[in-house]
Amino acid sequence: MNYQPNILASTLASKKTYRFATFFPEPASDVSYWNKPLIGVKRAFQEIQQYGVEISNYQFKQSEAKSFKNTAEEIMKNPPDGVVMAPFFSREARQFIQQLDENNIPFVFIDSNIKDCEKISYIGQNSYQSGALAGKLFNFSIPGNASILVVHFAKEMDNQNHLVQREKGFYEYFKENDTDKQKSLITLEITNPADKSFYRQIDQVFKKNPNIKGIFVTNSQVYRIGQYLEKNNIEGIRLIGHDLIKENMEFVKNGTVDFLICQRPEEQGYNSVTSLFQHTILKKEVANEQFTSIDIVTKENIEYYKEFN
Amino acid sequence: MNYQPNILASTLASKKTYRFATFFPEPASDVSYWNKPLIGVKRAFQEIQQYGVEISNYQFKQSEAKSFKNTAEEIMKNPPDGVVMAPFFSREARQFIQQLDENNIPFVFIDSNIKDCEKISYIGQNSYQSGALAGKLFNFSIPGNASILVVHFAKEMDNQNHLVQREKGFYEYFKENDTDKQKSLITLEITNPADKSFYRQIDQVFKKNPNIKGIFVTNSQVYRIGQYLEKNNIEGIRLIGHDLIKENMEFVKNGTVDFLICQRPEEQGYNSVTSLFQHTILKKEVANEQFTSIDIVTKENIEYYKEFN
DNA sequence: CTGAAAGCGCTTACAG
DNA sequence: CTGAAAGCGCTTACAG
Repeated sequence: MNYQPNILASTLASKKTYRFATFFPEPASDVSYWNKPLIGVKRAFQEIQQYGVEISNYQFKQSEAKSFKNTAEEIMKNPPDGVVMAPFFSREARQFIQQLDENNIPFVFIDSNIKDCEKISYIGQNSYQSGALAGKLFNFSIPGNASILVVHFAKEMDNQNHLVQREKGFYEYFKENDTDKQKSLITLEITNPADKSFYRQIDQVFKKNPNIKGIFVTNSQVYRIGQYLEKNNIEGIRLIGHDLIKENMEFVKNGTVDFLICQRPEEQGYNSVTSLFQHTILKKEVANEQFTSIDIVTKENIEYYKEFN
Repeated sequence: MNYQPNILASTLASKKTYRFATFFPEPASDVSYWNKPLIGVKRAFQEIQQYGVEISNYQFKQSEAKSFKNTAEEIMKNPPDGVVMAPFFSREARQFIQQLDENNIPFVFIDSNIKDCEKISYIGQNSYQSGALAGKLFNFSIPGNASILVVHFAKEMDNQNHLVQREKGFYEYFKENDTDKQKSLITLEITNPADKSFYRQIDQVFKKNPNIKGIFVTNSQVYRIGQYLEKNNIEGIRLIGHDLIKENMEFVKNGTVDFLICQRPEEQGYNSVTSLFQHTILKKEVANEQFTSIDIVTKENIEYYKEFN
């Protein structure tokens, strides 16, 4: 018939309790990117805790596949009723997934995806498109025959696969939209960003290529280039990077960074938990892929992208 | 003490039922802007109906203050427990608010704001900033000494006050960032957009100002200019407008419209209802102003701004 | 005005 | 295996 169970009465009667585990990279500091998904997780928790949901937050080191593996084992010592994870290390993630499957524990992915497995949902950005968007913004805002420097901070704290996809989308954009190859793209790999000796590397690139009118940083460390430009009093360069972390925000506000391409990490965290809740407690269907929007943040609209906290 | 009432048990026991009223402009068609807030309202309803919430949707004609007044009276014949309204006609809205106050009925504003009254919350965009953002996008993407045509569809279906604020922000941006007044701004008022005779008006403006490199449409009717440009095979003009309605989306996808500045109307609808719910049923505090983000939508990221439906 | 009892729509442990 | 009873944490109508 048309029977709709009363979920309130149901959870009240069955004093059942659920425990979800989140499994994210450890933030480097308290202004780092990976604090943001946790803000969304907390918000979701506040809304659903009355349904008897608890949440345990686990972390791994972004530079150590082994720490992913170790913490995964720790999680399985006290198996939760659902897992939200950022599957950075695909081999270790697959091992973990196998254990979850064996224990019938549902899981959702956040930030990165693993395609061929029985996840409840993937929540994150389309990195390829975000790279293409960066290409578009440069193409619109610098002269036809200018050069663009693509800076790739290699030892950074992001998932490498994302960066590859972003660069791919970026280069592909120019292949398709700059068919007579007026613009030239110069790539620079910086392996040790914390050490400011990379300033000299950039100096040299500028000397060789005086026509550089734009710099694209493929991850959230665009503030390091902002520091470089300000220190050397270089103006008239379009600077585009990623992610609304605190260090980047001041450079957007003072105009050194022109565009920041962002992905709503708080919303990703929030949606990852509520998706697990929908599936596990409410027994409702959850979309298998939930792409978050690719936001263009500037000096003029940055005020309205500070998400809930 | 630290007593936290169990809201589930509470709503289960008190078979109390709540009725909220929404009071929005009547959409001109089923692809118009004002359908979108209702999508968010429906989504919110699905989540909170188990708490005994019902929602009645009322509408007024955007061109008739009288229809606002009449429907407001109808609403008060069967007073709801909360109201979400778009206070387009400030005089009539104030009269309605007075009645709500007398009956102790809480209300939230969506889309437009009235400042000096006891609303639970205002949910909407900062229109001034969205105008400034349009200015920035032109300033970045057209040559220094070009002209920009500002098209103002006067008899359009939006709240006039928004348009005024947007234009203000737009002009102010150039006042501040184009201090040597290289760029010239030309304003064109079009009073009867449905009649394509306005094409000749634009023809004339183009003849007089051959250096026009950008067109800014202050509302969602940018597709009409897109139609004009395509019909006349005019290329190389930056075209920027507002709102992710169906007619505009195809022009973004084919590149005729370069940027669409948007305001997440579904999210506004959703948040307006959940804010009323928070206040009325959960007795929680609600932020007095909830500005939604000012999104920049392009061919490259439009795919990820289709909100839930 | 106060306080004990009934009941909201379910689940679950238990008697048969 | 089946079905009636107790109870989840509250609210409300009602007896005193």
